[in-house]
Amino acid sequence: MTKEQEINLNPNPNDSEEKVSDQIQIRLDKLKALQDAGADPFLETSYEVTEHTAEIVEDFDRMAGKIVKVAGRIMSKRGMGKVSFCDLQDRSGKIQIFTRVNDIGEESYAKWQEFDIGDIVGVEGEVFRTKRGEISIRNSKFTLLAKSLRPLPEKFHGLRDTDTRYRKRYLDLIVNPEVKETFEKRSLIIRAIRNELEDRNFLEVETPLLNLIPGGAAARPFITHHNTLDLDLYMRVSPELYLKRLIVGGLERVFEIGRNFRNEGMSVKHNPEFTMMEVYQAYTDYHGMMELAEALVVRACKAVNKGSTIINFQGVEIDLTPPFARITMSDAVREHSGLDFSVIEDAQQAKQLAREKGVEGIEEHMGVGDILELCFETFAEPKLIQPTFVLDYPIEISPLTKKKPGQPHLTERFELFIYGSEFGNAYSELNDPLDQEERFRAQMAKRQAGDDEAHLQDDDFVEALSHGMPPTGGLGIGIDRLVMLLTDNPSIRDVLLFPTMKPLGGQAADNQTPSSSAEDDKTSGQFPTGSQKLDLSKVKVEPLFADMVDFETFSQSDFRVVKVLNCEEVPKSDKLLKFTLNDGSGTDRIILSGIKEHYKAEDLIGKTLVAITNLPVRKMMGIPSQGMVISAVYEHDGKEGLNLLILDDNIPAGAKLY
RNA sequence: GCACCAUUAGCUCAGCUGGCAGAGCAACUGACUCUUAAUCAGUGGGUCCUGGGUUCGAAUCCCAGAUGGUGUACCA
Repeated sequence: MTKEQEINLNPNPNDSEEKVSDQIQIRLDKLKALQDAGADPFLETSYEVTEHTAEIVEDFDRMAGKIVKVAGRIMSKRGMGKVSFCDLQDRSGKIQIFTRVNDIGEESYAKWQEFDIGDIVGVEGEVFRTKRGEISIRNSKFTLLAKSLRPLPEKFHGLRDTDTRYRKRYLDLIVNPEVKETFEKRSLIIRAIRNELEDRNFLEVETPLLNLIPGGAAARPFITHHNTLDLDLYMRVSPELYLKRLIVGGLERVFEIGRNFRNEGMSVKHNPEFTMMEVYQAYTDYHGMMELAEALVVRACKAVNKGSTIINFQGVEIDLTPPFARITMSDAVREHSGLDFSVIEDAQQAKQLAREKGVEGIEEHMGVGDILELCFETFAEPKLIQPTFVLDYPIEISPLTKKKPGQPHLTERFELFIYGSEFGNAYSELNDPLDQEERFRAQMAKRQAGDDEAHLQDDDFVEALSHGMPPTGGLGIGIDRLVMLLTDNPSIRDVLLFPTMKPLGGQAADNQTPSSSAEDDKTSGQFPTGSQKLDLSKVKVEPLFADMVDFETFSQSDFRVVKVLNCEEVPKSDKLLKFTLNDGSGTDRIILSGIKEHYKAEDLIGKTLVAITNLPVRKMMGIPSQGMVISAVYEHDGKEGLNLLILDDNIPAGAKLY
């Protein structure tokens, strides 16, 4: 028993040798003494609490003179010899306990004085006010309900280290009162949203977290496995397609508040699991959803902001009084950058204008819609501090949304932006099954071209739509971000009780099987693009260059045939493959190329490729890349297509291309 | 991957140009019958993240690494 305690209480579990801090040892000794005296606190099973501390403090006039029983944790002690004070903290707050030897006798007083900061006690006594005016309880009887065996963090500064606060949230909750307040508000916010939806006669439903096809959002899923069925399942990335099936089923108004899982990066705004509210309402459209979004945000805000719709977030005043501003995406871009997409004719022109404005991240394969979105993110999004609905998204990035009548490249979709961040996303839901099937096919093409975030085709969903879905508006609101906004917390980790954390030390490796099978599963089926039948009517290529290059200049570009000696994925990179090449010179050439989405590394070993070898060395992920391997790129149905040039193996390494 | 910052007692943190490892809280002993970051006197508590190096001497300077944070990048 004692030995186990010592091991478990070891402050540093990595030390196999026992080394218990003196403070812990002293508390263990006190516990042992109590147990030996037949007063084991851990044998206590209940305590009849009559009042919470805050009720006593707030309603002192009524409580004064009454005998109450409170229970909680000792937070601080102030001994005065034959009298002592301590603060007792319960769920509602704190109250001072006044203990006097005259009231309880020498023996009891000595026991009471043995208690430590952190111990859980029940105290019975009269409510009164001390000479200095502090509302207190005169301790007449007490029970130790649990012994604390470790010292609490410091009483004045609290627990500061953010990492420890997230990992040991219980300590954070004990010593940092504002943390408890944040999570109380989180509960109120969710309750307010639920109440508003119930007032509007919505039905709360639950749909599967384990999906065969993770649909409804462009995101990479987590993979898990069902043993009995021997079946890989995916954690849902969105409940959207299930909720719309329920609209087909005639439920008319449904919502779900629950966790989504996305296997993507983490940031101050992103946690791998996060809480979404999704709502679907038949017989309305995205205009209806704007009104609903306003109502939900306002109700949540008032619930935690003393009824006001004006908040302060990170020192900036934000007015959540409806109606929120409304602007189309292209108007927003024009307003904040001067670029007018309504007069832009093709992707080439869009790219050129965007480049002139200094937009980064432009890729050749992008269409007009992609460029518009990029410009929006660059110029407009950070400026949208006050709540703003941004309307009419490009069709390329909205595969579940109705087209805008008369403007088939746009969709009836909006996102709500506040403080430069996305808070909600809503559509006039696409209910045309034939159109939906086409959109899925376009997404699958994108996926087969290597975009593992593209939507997956869900035939069962299309079948559901083909039974007829009424015109429907759908809205999703990120609960965590809303809580951040309404509680003035800058990080999503501050509004999640237990945010996802990297394990400490080297324990990560122990749990992980080194198998690459998951990796294999993910990439298989995406390759190669060459085996996919392309609809040539949907292929677009870059216009030919008008400017001529003289032969002298051309021949200075050293294109060589190379053999792939080795090819491997660059660790931690989403895109890069690292090639080790024989270029005929006798020295290995290392080239990095961002085509992991299109090819599996091991499939390329031994292939004969073309590389340009006299480009300046460029570091990617810290690895110098000596040139580029050459691919054919084109656009297919708005998505990037890419084929590495693979040559006949009979061509020798180092052969120059003219 | 890169850049910057951090890592010193259970907690919060000082520690300058290299010279005995420090404070407050917490703990322990004692005093104190109305304190409230109680006070007063005393005591104990350290792998200065790890490993190298420079030096007569390193918490401090140099190199490498670990962990965490913040920012940034992943580009035919």
